[in-house]
Amino acid sequence: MYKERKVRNRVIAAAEAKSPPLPPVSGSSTITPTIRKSGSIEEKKTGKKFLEGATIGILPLNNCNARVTLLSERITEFGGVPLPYRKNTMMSFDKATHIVVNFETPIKDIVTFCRTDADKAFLRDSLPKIKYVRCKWLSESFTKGVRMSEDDYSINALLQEEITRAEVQEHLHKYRRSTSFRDATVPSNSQRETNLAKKDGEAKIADKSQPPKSSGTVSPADVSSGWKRNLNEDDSSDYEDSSGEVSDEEEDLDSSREKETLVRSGSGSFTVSDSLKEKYICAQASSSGTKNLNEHLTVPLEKLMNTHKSQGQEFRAMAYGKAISALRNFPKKIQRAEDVGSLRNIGGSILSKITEILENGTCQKVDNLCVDDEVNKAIALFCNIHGVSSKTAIKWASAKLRTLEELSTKVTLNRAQVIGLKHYHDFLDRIPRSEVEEIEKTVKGAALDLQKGLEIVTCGSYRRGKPTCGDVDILISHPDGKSHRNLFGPLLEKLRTSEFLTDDLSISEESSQKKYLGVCRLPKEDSKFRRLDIIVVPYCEFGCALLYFTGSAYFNRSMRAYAHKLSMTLSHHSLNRNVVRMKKVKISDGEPFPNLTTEKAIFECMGLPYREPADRDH
DNA sequence: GGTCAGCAACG
DNA sequence: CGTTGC
DNA sequence: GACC
Ligand SMILES: O=c1ccn([C@H]2C[C@H](O)[C@@H](COP(=O)(O)OP(=O)(O)OP(=O)(O)O)O2)c(=O)[nH]1
Ligand SMILES: [Mg+2]
Repeated sequence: MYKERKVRNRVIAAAEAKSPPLPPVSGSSTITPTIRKSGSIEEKKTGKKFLEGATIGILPLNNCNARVTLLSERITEFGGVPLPYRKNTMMSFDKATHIVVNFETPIKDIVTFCRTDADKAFLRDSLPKIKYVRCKWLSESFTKGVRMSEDDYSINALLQEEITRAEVQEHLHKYRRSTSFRDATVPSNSQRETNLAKKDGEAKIADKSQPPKSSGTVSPADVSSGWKRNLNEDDSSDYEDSSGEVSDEEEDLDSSREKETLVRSGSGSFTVSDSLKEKYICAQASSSGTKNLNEHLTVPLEKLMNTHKSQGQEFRAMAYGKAISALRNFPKKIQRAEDVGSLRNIGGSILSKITEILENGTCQKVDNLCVDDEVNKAIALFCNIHGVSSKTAIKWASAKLRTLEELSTKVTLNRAQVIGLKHYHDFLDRIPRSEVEEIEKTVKGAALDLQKGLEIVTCGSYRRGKPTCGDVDILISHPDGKSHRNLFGPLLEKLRTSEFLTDDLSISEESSQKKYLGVCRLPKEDSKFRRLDIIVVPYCEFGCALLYFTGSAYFNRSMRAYAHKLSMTLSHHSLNRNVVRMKKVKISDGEPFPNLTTEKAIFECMGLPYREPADRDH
């Protein structure tokens, strides 16, 4: 019953023109059909109303006022209705049948011009209805005195293409190696306490501290003001051939603002540049719900990752893991290596593998390194046993062990390994959500029997909304701050008596948080043995425990690394500030932030935008 | 050339 | 302490 | 293996 208001923070950053200013493919001068200009003058004079029925919006981009006025007059002259651009919104073209665009304006600039969500939506949705044409269509028509075919000047298709590209760019922008520079402020402990003093509900604090931070994206207001000026001042290009390189000024504007890095301010709170923050995936939402469009890449790379992991190459495997996550979240199927751009966590080595996969369908490294010779096969096989990892797997394989059957007789297994071996196949199986819910119900029932008012949340991949789960992770606490105390032992006892729990893997009772890691089975015919993880925590640690137990593991590690950067530590117990470290070693633990009973409070303390569980699936 | 999360159980 | 797991 |  923890309530966390849903604030979906999908602010869309103005697609920043980081890509090379691609030459206007549709260079009007090259493509325009060459039509003899004979006899244009008298036809024009006849005043044929060949634009009858056309309502024509004029995009001010690269068109000075004088030019817009001139065009408007001529449109009227030939029976059309000119539509001026008003209130800085594309909505002023709502009724348009046509929109004309200056001949040299790159398609990219048109898309970038539509920077607000409303304008983007308008542009996207209007493509089937409105004909976007180069203004050459008008001038040709004027000179010829007849209405030229729009098709020859249409840029709808190019716009559609560019919109898709911009969406990808926008995504890239968020995940790029280095990005933008604005600041977010991190509240100090003292500030927070003041907040707490004034509060009378958790939600309020969360709302309160929103204003100073830029919620992880470029402030659209900032950018647009720069553009309006750009727009008004731009008188340069007027007639059909001055090939002025416009645009690209925004970039300079932005980089001149770079200065703000890490600034410490008084009264304990300090600011952190967004560019730093954006390097941590915990500051970014994972693309929840959307499908992995890059399985053709992630599947072979996963294989490579697993090989490295089973060979004990922990950090190399982690590097692959991050790269895979980046590819999973990429909004577009990658067909060519260039599509990857400078996606964070994909460096030269992995990129070369991607290239190879795209070209050959496979990667030599995958084939070579993952040669399924019998030793490697055995290592991989052993690593899938709960309680066995690279060290043990390699040791056994080197001792010429090859099969699961040999293990029980030829090596000494510890408790967890015995159980892991016993349930080898069941544990490899993933659990459907419906079954997770049945298990949750069983544990919940037993717990509430022992103590009412408990707060019980199923976390892990289940809480992140995954369709299947590797295990069941249940978090239990009590809002009164003390009634969780005598629960752990009795709960396990109860669940054992009902024969729901079948094996224990490890039990930790020594700290404030109690943890059970074991095996359970629903009382049904053919039901499988499932791994079950239960933690019972004091309510003062509820927020940190919930955050931790919801994961994902990568998300946690990123958030903890970010905390580290802020001279904090984040664990399943607490978020501490003013941690002193020398080199790697912690000299002082610092002090914990008090009352972190919600996840939101933790994000807030760290100056991070709140992320829904589903958006933490990195 | 250093860092890559932070903690806890098991043996 | 080394290994494994969450 | 990526990034600082
Ligand atoms: O190395 C780890 C492993 C797990 N966790 C946290 C995050 C994770 O979400 C939660 C539960 O762990 P589990 O292994 O069950 O991961 P999961 O996210 O639930 O995935 P799965 O579907 O495999 O259970 O514990 C970590 O912080 N670090
Ligand atoms: Mg889990």
